[in-house]
Amino acid sequence: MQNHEHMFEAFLVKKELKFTLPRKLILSTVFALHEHFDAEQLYDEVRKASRNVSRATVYRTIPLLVEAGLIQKSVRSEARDTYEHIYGHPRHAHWVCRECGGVLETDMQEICKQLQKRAAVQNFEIAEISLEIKGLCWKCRNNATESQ
Amino acid sequence: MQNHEHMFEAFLVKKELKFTLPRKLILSTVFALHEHFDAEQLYDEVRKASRNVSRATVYRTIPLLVEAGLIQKSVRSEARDTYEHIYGHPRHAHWVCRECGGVLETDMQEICKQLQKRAAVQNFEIAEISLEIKGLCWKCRNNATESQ
DNA sequence: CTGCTAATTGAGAATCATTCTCATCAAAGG
DNA sequence: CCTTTGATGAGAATGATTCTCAATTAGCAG
Ligand SMILES: [Mn+2]
Ligand SMILES: [Mn+2]
Ligand SMILES: [Zn+2]
Ligand SMILES: [Zn+2]
Repeated sequence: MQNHEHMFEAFLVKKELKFTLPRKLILSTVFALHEHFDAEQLYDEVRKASRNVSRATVYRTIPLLVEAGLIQKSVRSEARDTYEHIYGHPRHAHWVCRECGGVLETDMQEICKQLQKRAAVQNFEIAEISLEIKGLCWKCRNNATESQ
Repeated sequence: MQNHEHMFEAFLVKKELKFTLPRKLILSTVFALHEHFDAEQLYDEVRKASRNVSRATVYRTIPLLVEAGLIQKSVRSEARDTYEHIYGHPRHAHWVCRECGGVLETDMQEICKQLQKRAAVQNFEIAEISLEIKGLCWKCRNNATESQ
């Protein structure tokens, strides 16, 4: 049993919820994925493992995983909400190109430390940090310059 | 004529779009509001000034204002997208309490400088920065402790 | 193992923010 | 004034997410 399974189970127990088969399947699928995903993609993946899991259960499990601190919302912009697992992954910023939609990730440890300090002062308990920078990537900047 | 009006007009001219009456009204309403707003709230406000502006035009104008760099998406989480005007306002982080929904804003100048440096290295042109921290505010932490 | 109870689930309907359609209107230049 | 073309209003369409409710399952007691 993987560590994230223990964490999710502990979370569910504390909330007096059950660690059911659909929830186990959804959890392991989330941690088998290594990219940003939306509910529909997760649903498709889960269905490959078992056809007996409904879309509703996927949608219902996502907020539980967020509350448990295992995943969080990732880049926004598109219609669908996207997520990424955070357990075992260092926090990172997302640089989103408005032109090509490309997403670059960069380290965010330093900024997190600063925010933790400020959180201590404010007596705020941080659960989730998201830093998103939008603009033009170098590729699209070059294209824009050339075409003038 | 206010400065943000010049900016929007310049933006529209460059894109060969017209600075029409509905667009003027929406723009001035946006800058008369001093809180985060969603499309529906903006629509309601605009309608107080004129009943001849449609919801569709409000929705169509919002992305123009974003592209012009006058507003940007603000705290997410709720169903509706929220926005805030950024022209003339220093960049700030949003601390959102998951319990009470309260939003605290803090300065972000320092972090912005760091990001600008990194942007220069990456040759990325920044248009928009959003930093959102979710967790528990001091009030809700106290409540949680008391009720144990 | 068997029955009991409450939580969970699957399937599909409902919701509702946002986008789209298209007939009408208005800006800008002559 | 015209004319041309983009902009607009009203409401329909879309589509991600949430909700409903009957059927199923987990966890527990006997
Ligand atoms: Mn990421
Ligand atoms: Mn703000
Ligand atoms: Zn790009
Ligand atoms: Zn709070």
